[in-house]
Amino acid sequence: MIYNSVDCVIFGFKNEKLKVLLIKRNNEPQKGLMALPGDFLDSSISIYDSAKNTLKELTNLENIYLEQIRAFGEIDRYPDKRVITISYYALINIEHYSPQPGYTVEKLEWCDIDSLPNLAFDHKEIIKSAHKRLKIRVGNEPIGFNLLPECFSLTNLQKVYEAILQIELNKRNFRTKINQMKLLIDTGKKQENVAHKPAKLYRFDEKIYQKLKENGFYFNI
Amino acid sequence: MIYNSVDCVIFGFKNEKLKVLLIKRNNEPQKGLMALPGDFLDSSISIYDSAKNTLKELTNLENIYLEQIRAFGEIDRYPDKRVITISYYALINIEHYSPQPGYTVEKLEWCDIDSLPNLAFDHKEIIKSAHKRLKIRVGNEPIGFNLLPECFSLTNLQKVYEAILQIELNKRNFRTKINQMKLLIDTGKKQENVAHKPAKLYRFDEKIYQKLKENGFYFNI
DNA sequence: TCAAAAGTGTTCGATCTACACCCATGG
DNA sequence: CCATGGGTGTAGATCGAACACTTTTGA
Repeated sequence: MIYNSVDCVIFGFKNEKLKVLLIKRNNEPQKGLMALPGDFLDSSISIYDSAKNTLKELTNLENIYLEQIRAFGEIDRYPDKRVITISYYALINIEHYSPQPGYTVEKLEWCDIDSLPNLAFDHKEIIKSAHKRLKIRVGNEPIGFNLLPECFSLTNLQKVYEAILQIELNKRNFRTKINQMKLLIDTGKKQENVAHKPAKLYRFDEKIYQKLKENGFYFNI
Repeated sequence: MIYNSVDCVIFGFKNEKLKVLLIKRNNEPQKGLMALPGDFLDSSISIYDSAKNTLKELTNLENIYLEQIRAFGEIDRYPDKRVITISYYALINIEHYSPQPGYTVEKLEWCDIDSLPNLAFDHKEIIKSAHKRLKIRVGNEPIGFNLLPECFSLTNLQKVYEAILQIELNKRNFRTKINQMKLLIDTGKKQENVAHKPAKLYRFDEKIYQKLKENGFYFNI
């Protein structure tokens, strides 16, 4: 007998760091260990919908960027039973996140991507795979915005990229690159109550991206 | 009840074209249609080993480049039953391929990637995903060699890249790039019986690549 | 000597890097 | 007026695209 589960690597961005949402396991096996949110798969829903449901239950968020990583199917990845898990990663704006009833604060934790605790099963490997995929994707698709509030400064955006890619980027070149894409909309707003020149705030519009793409534009950072 | 299967997209390279190995379905459902080779998953073997077995049974090849694409889990992708398939793609040297007994020639076909016949289930979508992944991977990892004989010319290699990426590459720049990587070994051999200046033949050595990688080298075409 | 494909030299422009500088705000 | 981070100008280096050219073989 083979069981299928779906696990979600939920990425957030806070204090200039890339974070992953983990929950403390409430049941055996490996009760008490931190783990990825997920569920056994119901035969009546698609794997993608199952991942969406997990996300909705945990964060009350919908219409979230969600991409499958892959299936993890080592024989002994789960004790006693044969469980093949299909993992997804999601990018959310951490400010919009509001844990649903049943998920108490003690059970949930946003962990730094580079200082993860001990994790249940092969979940650390799954997170590493998710991060690797995110590194590639973020350079070729305009998805970094999903981790930010609707209005953000170019410095905010640069910090997101630096946190994901784990490298420093050159300010001048980053801004030149972003600006010449003509992808962002100047909201007219500025930062407030900052002890320096307030940054302009921008927003990303999916429609503009789609239009640019039709004209052969290829996002690339 | 959910069933799991494993399918393989086996890529080969012939007549300067990228090919996929397909078999004619022998059983219902969708008997007679062309499909990807694959099998239902046995609960006692890992998904990766299952893909390796499929490859071995069909081609008698081992130690082949094999990467998982992802799981395909729409509810209605397979008639009557709920079958989630986990798909892999492989790169083989088409000259080494020798179909095993039980797989008669009428049942097997190397199809051009850009003129596929009608396929069973969602197998066309799987092949598209495999090709997309290959396009990305081939630019960042030295895997193109797997499609070529042990000794090959730089033009051979360029044709492989052009077939995979479906674009033309500039000869001068391609060669400069490959040469400055210092990744290939000059075998000392040359083409024979060609009505033009014979090309030098090279081979790829995994060990050299590993050593370069340790020193921070990053393959990139 | 010709055709064909291998293989090389070199120019031009785009892009990346690095540094210097000005700007707007709160304290 | 100063500290701070936002935002820009620009010179020089590096890299990729494009083109023209030479080389070596079989016929």
